[in-house]
Amino acid sequence: MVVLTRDFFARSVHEVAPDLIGTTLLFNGVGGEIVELEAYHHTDPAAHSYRGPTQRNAVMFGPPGFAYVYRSYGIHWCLNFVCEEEGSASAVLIRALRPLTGLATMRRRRRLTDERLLCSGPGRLCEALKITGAHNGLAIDAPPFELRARATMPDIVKGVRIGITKAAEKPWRYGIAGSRFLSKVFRPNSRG
DNA sequence: TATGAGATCAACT
DNA sequence: GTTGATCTCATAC
Repeated sequence: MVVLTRDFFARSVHEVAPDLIGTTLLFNGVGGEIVELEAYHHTDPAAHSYRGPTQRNAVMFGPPGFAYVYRSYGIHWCLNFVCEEEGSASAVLIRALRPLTGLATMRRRRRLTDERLLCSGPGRLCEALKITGAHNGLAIDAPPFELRARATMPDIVKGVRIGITKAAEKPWRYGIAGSRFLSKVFRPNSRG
C-alpha cells in the first residue's frame, strides 16, 4: 500500500486529474475510492481563482497538495486539492467516492442507508466524511487526510463538467467508466 | 421521469 | 440585488 504525498499534485492539473481517479481518499479513516472529479485551471472562467485571490479562495494560490474547502450555495461544503505550483491557482474538485471504510459512520452522518448515495456528489461526500471549512488549508499527506495510490489501472472516462455555466463545454470531468457511484452518468461517447 | 422551491453564504454588479 | 463547482423534498406529468 503506497501513500501519496503532496508532490503528486505538483504538475499540470490536467495530468493530476486522471491520475487521481481510482486512488483512495480517507479522512479520519473514513472514505473510499475516488470515482469522479473535475479539473479547474486558473485561466478557466469557471474556476474560483479566475478573477484573482479573495479571502475564500486564498488556499488555491498557495502550494500544491493542500485542501481548498469552500461553501457551496450557502449550504454544502466542497473539497478540492490544489495542483501545479504556488500561485498557479489550479485545483481538482472531488465529486464522488465509492464508499470503502466507515460505512456505518457515513450512513449516520448522511441519515441514509443507500450506499450509492453516500458520497455521490461534492456536497454529499463532504457530509459523509465530515469535512468543513475548518479543514480548509490542510495538507493531503498528513492526518486527518490520507491518500492511497491505486493498485490497478481503472477504465477512465472524460466528459463535460456539471453544474457550471461558464466554459461549460470543457471536457474536464473524469470518472471511472460505468461506476454506480458517479454523481451523474457520463454522456455516451465521451471516453477519451 | 422531470421540473421547481427552499435552504442561505460569498463574491460580484 | 443576483448568481453560483449543490442537495433534498414535493408536486406534476
